[in-house]
Amino acid sequence: MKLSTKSTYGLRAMLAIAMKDKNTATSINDISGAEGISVAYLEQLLNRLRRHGLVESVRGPKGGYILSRRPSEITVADIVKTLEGNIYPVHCVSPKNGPLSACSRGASCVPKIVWHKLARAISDCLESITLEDLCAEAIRIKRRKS
Amino acid sequence: MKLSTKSTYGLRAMLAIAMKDKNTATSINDISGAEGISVAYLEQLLNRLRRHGLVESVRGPKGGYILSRRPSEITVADIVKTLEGNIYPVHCVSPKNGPLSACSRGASCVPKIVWHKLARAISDCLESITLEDLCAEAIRIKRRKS
DNA sequence: ATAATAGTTGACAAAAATAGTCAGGTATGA
DNA sequence: TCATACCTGACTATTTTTGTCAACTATTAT
Ligand code: FES
Ligand code: FES
Repeated sequence: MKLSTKSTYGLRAMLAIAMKDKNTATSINDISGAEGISVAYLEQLLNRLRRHGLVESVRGPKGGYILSRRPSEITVADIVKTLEGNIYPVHCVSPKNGPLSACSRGASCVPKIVWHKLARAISDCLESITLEDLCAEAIRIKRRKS
Repeated sequence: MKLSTKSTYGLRAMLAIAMKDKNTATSINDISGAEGISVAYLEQLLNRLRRHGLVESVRGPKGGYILSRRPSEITVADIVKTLEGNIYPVHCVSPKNGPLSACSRGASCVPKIVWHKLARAISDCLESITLEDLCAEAIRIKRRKS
């Protein structure tokens, strides 16, 4: 029931990108320095986020990554789904397995009720938080310090 | 973000025990037959559940396991916590790490807000479902079939 | 042009967690 | 006293996680 570092690092990276002006790209090197995450690992993560359409890359000097949508249109669920592969606590309740019935014990599996509720709770929670929300919070904290 | 088989098997085992009369013990062999889970693995899981006080064991012939509390007093959260070790999606928000501040990036870590909300959502969901609820559902399904 | 910057890609590898297995032991009731 | 069934700890194979690395491509400033 643990989230991997991919998600926690990925969210931190996305927040770092979101905190900058919309038309200035943030390089992996900058993120690595600010967040203390290795360059090589960040490459892997941001590449994946790009292939899933969450960020766009700008190559060459002064290049880096920018969000491909507005911060208010990117949820934490988007990021976690991209980096973990999916968001489901047990494979049984993944939509790939059909609406309700594809897993080994069929539709009458009682525990499945639990896993469905849990999947919904997790999904609702992560979809309710956008990068915009987190940016706002980050600015609030920064202001409080000064 | 996956639950291990420990939890899914464990919940099925607990439900099997709960479905029987309060004073007839359910043996590992019975559960193994009914649920298709290996005896050796079930031993490991039920032992753990016993050490955490969720079930009691009855040794000797006609022995097995019984719930140590009423089904209405055992939540899915109890079972998952016992078998996974804890219920927190990232180690940062575990109570072991102090109220809010023990993880590496301190109290001002913005993503922490997300993980706290998520931990709460998961906890609320799993604590809201008891074995009694699942027994009731199992009986309802059984009745519908006949 | 070309050098410096920065993203792109795929393969590789160590370490940890998961999902079990197994052997030998102990308690209890018929 | 024997069959049943729990108890315990150690062990192992597999998979996932957490990265690293090398070689390549695109862009811009000079
Ligand atoms: S077997 Fe898939 S949820 Fe029960
Ligand atoms: S470092 Fe612990 S939540 Fe951010």
